Amino acid sequence: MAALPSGILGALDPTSDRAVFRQIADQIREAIDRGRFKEGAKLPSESELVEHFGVSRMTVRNALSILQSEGLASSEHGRGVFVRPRPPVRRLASDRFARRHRDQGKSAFTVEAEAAGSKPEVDSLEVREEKPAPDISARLGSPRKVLARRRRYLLDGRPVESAVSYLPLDLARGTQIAEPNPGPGGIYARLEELGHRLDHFDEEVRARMPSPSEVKTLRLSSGVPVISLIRTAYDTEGRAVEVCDTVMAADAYVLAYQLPAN
Amino acid sequence: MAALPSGILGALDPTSDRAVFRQIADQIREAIDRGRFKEGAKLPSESELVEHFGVSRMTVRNALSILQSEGLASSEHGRGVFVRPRPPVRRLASDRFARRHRDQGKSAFTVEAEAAGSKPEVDSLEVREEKPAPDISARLGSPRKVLARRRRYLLDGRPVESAVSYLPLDLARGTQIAEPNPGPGGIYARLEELGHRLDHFDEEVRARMPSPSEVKTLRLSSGVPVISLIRTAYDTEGRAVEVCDTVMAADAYVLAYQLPAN
DNA sequence: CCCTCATACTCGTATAGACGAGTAGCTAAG
DNA sequence: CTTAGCTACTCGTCTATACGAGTATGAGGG
Repeated sequence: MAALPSGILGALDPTSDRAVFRQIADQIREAIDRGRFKEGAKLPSESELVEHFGVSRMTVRNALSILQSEGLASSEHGRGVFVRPRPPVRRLASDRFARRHRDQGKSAFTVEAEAAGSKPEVDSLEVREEKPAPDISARLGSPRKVLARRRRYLLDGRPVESAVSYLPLDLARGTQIAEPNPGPGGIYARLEELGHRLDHFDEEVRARMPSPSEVKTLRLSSGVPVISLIRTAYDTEGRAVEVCDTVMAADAYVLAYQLPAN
Repeated sequence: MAALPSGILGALDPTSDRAVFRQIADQIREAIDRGRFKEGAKLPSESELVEHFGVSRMTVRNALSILQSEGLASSEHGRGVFVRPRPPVRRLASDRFARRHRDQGKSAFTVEAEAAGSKPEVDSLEVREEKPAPDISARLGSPRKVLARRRRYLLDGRPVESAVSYLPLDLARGTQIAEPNPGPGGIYARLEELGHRLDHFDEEVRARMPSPSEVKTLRLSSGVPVISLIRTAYDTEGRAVEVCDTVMAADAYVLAYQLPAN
């Protein structure tokens, strides 16, 4: 039936005390690293691997699941298991919110994506008032209620980031910030028009595995972590005027920061 | 035999088209989220779950492996499966390399860890000359050879970070930088004594799943990503004088940056 | 009292089989 | 030519069983 998976994969070492499914995973991983299986290429099917290594199917599946959890491969029902392609990466520079970068009409995300030749989309925009979670509340100086602006960002149809901005309600209510479209320059431009000249941002960066709901909204394949970025914006009077909680598909981002040495 | 796993877990929905092992994972995940199983607590054993849900062991193992890949649980051979405890987190501030923080005798890592009440260790220190990898080489202005300083950092016996510093060989050879102990203030202090006054650092932050070797050296449990941080140090003449490639256990770190708004 | 060892539990690895469901390509009917 | 359906392949889910290996506990011997 199944043809041999070519001479790329060797044999098992029965004297080794390394588990068989690990040895199989090792061999495939090495073949991927060496470029014997290229990005996006189809790996040998389970039944081919069963035949090649002379093991049961569960053992092969066990091996493949290792590679998937490492982010090296992903399976597609009915099609096969493929070497996971590395998507184009979006680079976030630390000056991306600098005043000078505030474009007239478009958002920073849109401008940047078009410059990189990608088609940007913003999605599931929702603006509402709500009671803030404790950690958000603490950062904003414990307001009773906040304005929450939720959205999802896509590049060429692929969701890459979802974000929620929280602003103290007394500051945002009734302004254009509470509208779905905050206008040219985004909410930071509106905040400055309202007299809150921005002074600096604090950013906290974490990485972790996604929750099931994050897997869904970012359409993450297994073995892809998320970067969680929480940014707090302060005005020149030292007041926290916005907290933005962002979750990014880690395989789509590099964060770049520049730090002074003094 | 196995006692019932208490009333924390409910029953399966046979009408649902959600796979049984996913339903089991959902129930356990929800119980963890609601605090019914606390941090570090032992989950019901596989055989208890088999009995409770009336499914085969592989189905239960499949469910548990989901939770492990999400970083929610980790198994210990012969003991059980436990809710993964959140370790204390090390916060890296963006001014951690500022001149004013350079301590006399100790490294930044040591000072900070002791302040936080942890026992710091530095490990597997290795200093050697080598040919740089292409990406490192490019950042340093393509030197033929570099000095590489490798080390691993531990907190209270747990490895949390491994790092390699690369410096152009013409700059480091014969200086104290090439010694295992670079002296008070670390290599940045030595660089400045050599006339390379530091101007700024560039940092690139990525997150991904660890390679098998990283799992080993950082003793990572499954479902824990790594943060990869590549820092380039520039002197006031614009020359890149050091590249530091760091891999951190993501569950042990928060990176904090402060950005100006102008 | 301490140590050893048996034992019963835990998870780890592996087999063999079955059926379901998604995909792709070919074939035969329209 | 187009389309509907068959078929063969893919991975997904689940059962039942077996043995191995690490851990904890308690009983028994020293």
